[in-house]
Amino acid sequence: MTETALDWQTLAREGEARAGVIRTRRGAIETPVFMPVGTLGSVKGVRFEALEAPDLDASIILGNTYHLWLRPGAEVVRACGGLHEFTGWPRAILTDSGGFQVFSLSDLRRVSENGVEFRSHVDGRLCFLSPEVSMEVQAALGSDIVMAFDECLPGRATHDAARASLELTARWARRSRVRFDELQRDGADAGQIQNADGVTGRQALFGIVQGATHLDLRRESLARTVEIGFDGYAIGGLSVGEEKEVMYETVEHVAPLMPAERPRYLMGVGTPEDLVECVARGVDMFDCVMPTRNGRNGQAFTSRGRLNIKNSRWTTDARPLDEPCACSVCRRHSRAYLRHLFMAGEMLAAVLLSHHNLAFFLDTMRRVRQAIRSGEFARFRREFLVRTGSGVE
RNA sequence: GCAGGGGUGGUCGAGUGGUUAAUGGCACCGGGCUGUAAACCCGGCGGGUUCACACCCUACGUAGGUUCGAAUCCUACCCCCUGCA
Repeated sequence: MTETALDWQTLAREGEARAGVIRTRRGAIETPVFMPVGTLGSVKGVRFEALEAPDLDASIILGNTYHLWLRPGAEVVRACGGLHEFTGWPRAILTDSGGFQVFSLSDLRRVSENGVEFRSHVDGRLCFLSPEVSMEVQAALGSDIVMAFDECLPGRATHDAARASLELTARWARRSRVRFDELQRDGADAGQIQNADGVTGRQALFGIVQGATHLDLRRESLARTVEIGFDGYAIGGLSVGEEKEVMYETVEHVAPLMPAERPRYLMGVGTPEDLVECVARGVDMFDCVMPTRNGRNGQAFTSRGRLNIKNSRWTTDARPLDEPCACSVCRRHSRAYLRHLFMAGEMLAAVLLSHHNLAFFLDTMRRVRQAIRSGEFARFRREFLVRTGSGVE
């Protein structure tokens, strides 16, 4: 009954870059992949139909343990059949464990060995999140990929602080693994799929490597995480304030050391350039709020760099956001119209920019996959960086 | 015509003798956003010279006046609103 939660197959390699397929209980995910972020069970401003349409065709999205736990609550989601059933999204979902909120809500929480005490940002009440609670919530959500509960430090954390944190994360990883296995065994997973032959598939669990930008600590964290054993491995704690070059160096050092037979996930990254650069360093999976958040805030990503739709220079510009882009927004609307919508505060502006940005990110990854498979990734990478750095006319 | 109220920077609106080129809001211009406390946040916003410090113009309906000093006080005029004729 319990088949492999997640099957990984490499289709092609070029340097450290890999093209492959992750098979989950909810379909195949071609990698390298970008996963749109849907924190609260919604990719902000984008309907699920749009996420499934050919111009986006997202194979997996994120959800967030901390946020869904506070609202509507894990048991509400369970009562509604798990997150897929609740939201109407049939494809794969990865849930973050709440570990990032240990970082992003640092003013509202206190970390101890046992877990993290949060002051809810919603109503101020005290909440306690631990590896066990995180696993229980993620079982109730029924996501296809569960993240271990970790502590995420600021990028410039000192060696001492990063060491202490990595050790805590390692202990939490083991507790996550133990509680996760119990929950699977007890059938607590709300995302199981029933078919004629019975229940198929189980949740997968990913471990997270920490250690800030200290390479020796990253290696140690990786070794301890692999020792526990996970279905996939993530690099956490990057793009949180450190220099970009340092981020690249850290990925370049760690990713190739990660188990080759498992998917590698760089959490929270990044810009389109970051995606290409980190694929080149051996990463398979990415997620980032940037396409949707920046879209809501008026910034479009294009093949020639970023474009701020608020700029007066677009007032009567009849061109689409990105001329080569085949997305439904670019096929239909001008910069002039999008600027007008944004300036007028119309919610459609945020919807359309978010859609286009996701299309750009997802299409970039499609091209990356294709390039790796055809052995042209090095050239693709070179040209992509030149083009996106050339500036929007 | 009489009585009362009022005319401030793109706009609305504070300010009623002295750090006032003039508080705020909006509009406008620009920037930021990386496992989402974000449809948010930050900066600029009379003109000119300057990399900058700084300096010089022009401004609170118009024109005069009082004063060391006026958006603020006085006089006249113009315009708007309300009420009475």
